[in-house]
Amino acid sequence: MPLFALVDCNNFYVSCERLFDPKLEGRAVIVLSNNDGCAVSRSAEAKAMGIKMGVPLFKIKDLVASQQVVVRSSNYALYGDISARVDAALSQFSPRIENYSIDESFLDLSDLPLDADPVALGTAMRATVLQWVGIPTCVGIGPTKTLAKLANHIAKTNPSMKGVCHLRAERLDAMLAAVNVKEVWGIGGSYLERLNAIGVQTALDLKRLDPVRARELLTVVGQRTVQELNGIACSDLDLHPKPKQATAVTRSFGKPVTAYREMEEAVSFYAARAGEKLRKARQDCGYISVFIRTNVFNKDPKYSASRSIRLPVPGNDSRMLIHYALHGLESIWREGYRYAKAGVILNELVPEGTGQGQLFQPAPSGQSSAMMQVMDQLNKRMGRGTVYQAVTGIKRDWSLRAEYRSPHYTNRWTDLPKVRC
DNA sequence: TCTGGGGTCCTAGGACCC
DNA sequence: TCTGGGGTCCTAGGACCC
Repeated sequence: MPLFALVDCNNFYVSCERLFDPKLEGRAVIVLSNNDGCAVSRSAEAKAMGIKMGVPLFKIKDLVASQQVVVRSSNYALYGDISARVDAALSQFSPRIENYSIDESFLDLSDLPLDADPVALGTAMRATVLQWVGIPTCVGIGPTKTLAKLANHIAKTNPSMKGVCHLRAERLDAMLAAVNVKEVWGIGGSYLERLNAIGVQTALDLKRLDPVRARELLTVVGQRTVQELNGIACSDLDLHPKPKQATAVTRSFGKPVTAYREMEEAVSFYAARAGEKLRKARQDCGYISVFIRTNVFNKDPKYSASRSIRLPVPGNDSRMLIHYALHGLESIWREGYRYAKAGVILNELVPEGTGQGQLFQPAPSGQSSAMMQVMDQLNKRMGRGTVYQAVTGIKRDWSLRAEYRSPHYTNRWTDLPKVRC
């Protein structure tokens, strides 16, 4: 019998911040998205105050001040390190483990002996991660990934379950009847509307929906979800993730950009950063897109445009990426707008050096990659941004805000926590 | 004043082929 | 008035996820 566990870290970013700053324990804490825009992780105390997922900081400013909510900018280097430690701890329990996202992992428990108690196992997982890494988790267990996800949600929202929920067949329908269909993995806002329109309100309603109907309404994706709710596994663990198909570097600006010169800097900077990511993954790209857009929320005049360009030869040299990104930018730039965001997206990624060039095009020169290697190594050793192309700018007025950043506890010597004893 | 970033998968529709 | 059928490939856009 197939059996999956989903281990999900509780308000992960907040828990990471607490790990190195125990004073935050028991207090309302939120972690903000890039650019200090929205609350993307909230402690239980912050949730209890009514702070919603994704709410912009400026809308809760008064609450934050009056209730002394602790605010942190996001620190992804820290969270990535802690995530790796959680996975290392979990790998004790099954050799088949899928690191699904920064704060969630699926484990295959199919080989569990028949007399073993899945709930006891889940409890042991929680205890191990808490003791070894210091991060609280919840564990959901079920015969498909969709049911394991749902079990996790039930464990998180019912304190009486002590953080572990196993959806066994006898109790399945009764438990699904108590869960809103919007909590099911794969049901977002648009699908929810369509389902509500035909009277599907709970996870149980969705389980009982005719799969053909589900397909008409929600494409093959929804049909699979219905089958998974019925215990038919449509998706196995992804143990060997395929190389990425696309990579992107996009940012909102710290303040609006109106000058072409500044936009050139930003786009060059993103293209260079995208090139670094590509070289790290030992990939080339064949297709580059650049986009710019004005603020979608305020009353500024709207403009949004993108341009995609096929590269003559797939590659990952930052100078080449900058060249084509700027070429694209030139063709979409309109004077007179207040731009809020821009980005560079690389598509058609292939292993480095294997891309098919065009006839009569010279092969990329070896010098190019040697130069990029030197740059990457310097930046790795001395810190990101030590050397860069001049076109990516020196002042960078447009760059991100991060006013509440915690120290780089795990990856900067000067920021290591100090212990007195 | 201030509203994230980075991915995947699926489908529709156009271009093109025989 | 009538104007094939079936296939592939590509891209844009919509939907979802964390």
